Amino acid sequence: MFSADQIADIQGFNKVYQSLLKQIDSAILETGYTLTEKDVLLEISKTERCTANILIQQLNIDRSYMSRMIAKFEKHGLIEKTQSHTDSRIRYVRLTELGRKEINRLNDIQSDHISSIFNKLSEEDQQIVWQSMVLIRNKLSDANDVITIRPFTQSDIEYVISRHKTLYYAERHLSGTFSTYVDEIVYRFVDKFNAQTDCLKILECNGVPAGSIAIAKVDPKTAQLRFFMLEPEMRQRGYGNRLMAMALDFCREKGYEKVFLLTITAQVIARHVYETHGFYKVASYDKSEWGDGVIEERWELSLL
Amino acid sequence: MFSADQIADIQGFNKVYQSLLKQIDSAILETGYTLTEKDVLLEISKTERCTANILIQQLNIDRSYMSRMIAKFEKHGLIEKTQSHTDSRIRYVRLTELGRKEINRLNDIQSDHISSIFNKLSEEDQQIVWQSMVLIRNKLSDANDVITIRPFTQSDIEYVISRHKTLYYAERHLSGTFSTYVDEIVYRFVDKFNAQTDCLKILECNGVPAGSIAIAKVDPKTAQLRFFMLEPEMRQRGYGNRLMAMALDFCREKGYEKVFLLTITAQVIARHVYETHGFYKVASYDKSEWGDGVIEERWELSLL
DNA sequence: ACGATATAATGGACTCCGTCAACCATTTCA
DNA sequence: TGAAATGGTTGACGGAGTCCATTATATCGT
Repeated sequence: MFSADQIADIQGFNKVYQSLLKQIDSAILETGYTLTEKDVLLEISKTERCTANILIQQLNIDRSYMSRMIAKFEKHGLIEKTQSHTDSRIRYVRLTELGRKEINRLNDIQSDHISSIFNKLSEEDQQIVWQSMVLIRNKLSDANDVITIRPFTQSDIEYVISRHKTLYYAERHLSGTFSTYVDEIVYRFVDKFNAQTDCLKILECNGVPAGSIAIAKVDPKTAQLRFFMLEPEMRQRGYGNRLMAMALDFCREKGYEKVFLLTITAQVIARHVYETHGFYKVASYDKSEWGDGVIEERWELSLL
Repeated sequence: MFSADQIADIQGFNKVYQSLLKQIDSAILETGYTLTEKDVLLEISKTERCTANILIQQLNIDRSYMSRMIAKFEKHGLIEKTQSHTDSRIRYVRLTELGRKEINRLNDIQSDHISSIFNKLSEEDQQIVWQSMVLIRNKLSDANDVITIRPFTQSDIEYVISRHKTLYYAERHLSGTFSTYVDEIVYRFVDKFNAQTDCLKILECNGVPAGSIAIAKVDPKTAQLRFFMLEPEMRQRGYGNRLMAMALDFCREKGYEKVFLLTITAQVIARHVYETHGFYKVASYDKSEWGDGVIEERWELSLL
């Protein structure tokens, strides 16, 4: 239980931090966008096959308000609307080049503002404050988030492809041929999916997909671990290990003798998960067609 | 310098914490008060001789908006307005009994909400998160706050009295005779103030008074340290020691041979400052007229 | 196959927090 | 004593966000 003094401390923290968040917000407001508008643009940029309704559900915004916002964005040339072929009620929303530029600009403003605040601290204090923040975020999230791991459904395929691409692109600057490569292997995997030999699990956080892992049969004794991915905010909290353990359990259950995976050198945190579960690196290949200096690695684990 | 990953972590923290703050805010909004209204009520409760203009400056609120808010509060019986005798333009604003009840209710709602969020954490995690928050608050404040220590002016007397009372009352539940006692000694001190033998310094944070310390002559060789106080958010950050060092320097400069002070047992953090500067406890007196089980202590320091 | 129901999106009317500008009454300063 | 400054009030307005009704399409049950 907390003492009154401790609650006062927390309220003090809230006050200080609220004023800091207000500063960042006001920097955004100066661009002429509402905070809600910024959230909507961001959500559009993150969502493949985005519709007004998805945004409404995701962001808890009134239908009519959303309709007007989207109309405004379209008028300003930030987005394009296209009618769905399968359901003509639905209009898909997609960022234009200009829209993408704007959302990047907004993100940069936010990042710059955060940097400028933290650059007032000494190098050492920066690290301490950063670590404390990550710690608080993880503890609070762990206590409040509802986490489930479930088999994939048809609607998850979109998610796996789109997040795989954007996360790899955003974080490791892969692009070009990598993008089409992902489409291809995901669809091929799903087409040939067999519940006896393959598995694709989705990690859900508060009802929203937040990670994935898959096992694909290569030959009767060998499985490939694929589509291992966690949303940034879910990392370093043990969920990677839980997904991995679940996948390896599946492999043992199905009688595989060996599991391998392909990854790129830059994925530092993921490497750690591989290592804890006994994988070891067996080869490296140059993959500069995916990006400058990208090296793909092959890791293996014997289940015998 | 921060890496992109670290900034992403901080943005993640911001997002999580913003949603948490929103929760608390929405709990306040359910009471029917605006967040701004709550801030105004709180400020009124903290300010002795409060006027609309003070609130406007302190909270950055539009004059007309404030006028209407105050009118509304008066209509609802939360505050009373009284005309000033010296300047008939000014109307003092003071909480009524009902108003005080309401602001306490709002504070309780906030505290309860914070408790309920943190009670989802284990006892151990609660402590860790609390410590991290205090750490972040201190580091961020240290880097951004503008701190000055300056001699007192006439307008500070009000501050010293009112904060001394409310802080002691709020934190240690002193009341009754203690309250009139503070009035008396402050006014007596100021009346007899002599810059050659006495001193009263005000600590300012971002232009707002946030602490005080005083030295009063008792006899040519003995000084009494008085009115040592820090706003809660300024504690544990070295300012107590700075004020104390400044006061003791003054004593040495003026040739005092001994300094003593009176405090109550419950002031744990202040004791620590006294100890670091070489004070030692020489006596205790029962002061139950100030509150249940209150014990006053006398501490002394030899400057020879 | 067809009416009943659900869903996607939109438009009109409205609420309410907060702002801008003009306005009085009083005080202060030159 | 007149001009400027200060404390406060009132009127008109803006703009984010909400509520409700409407249209068009899709789906479900029988």
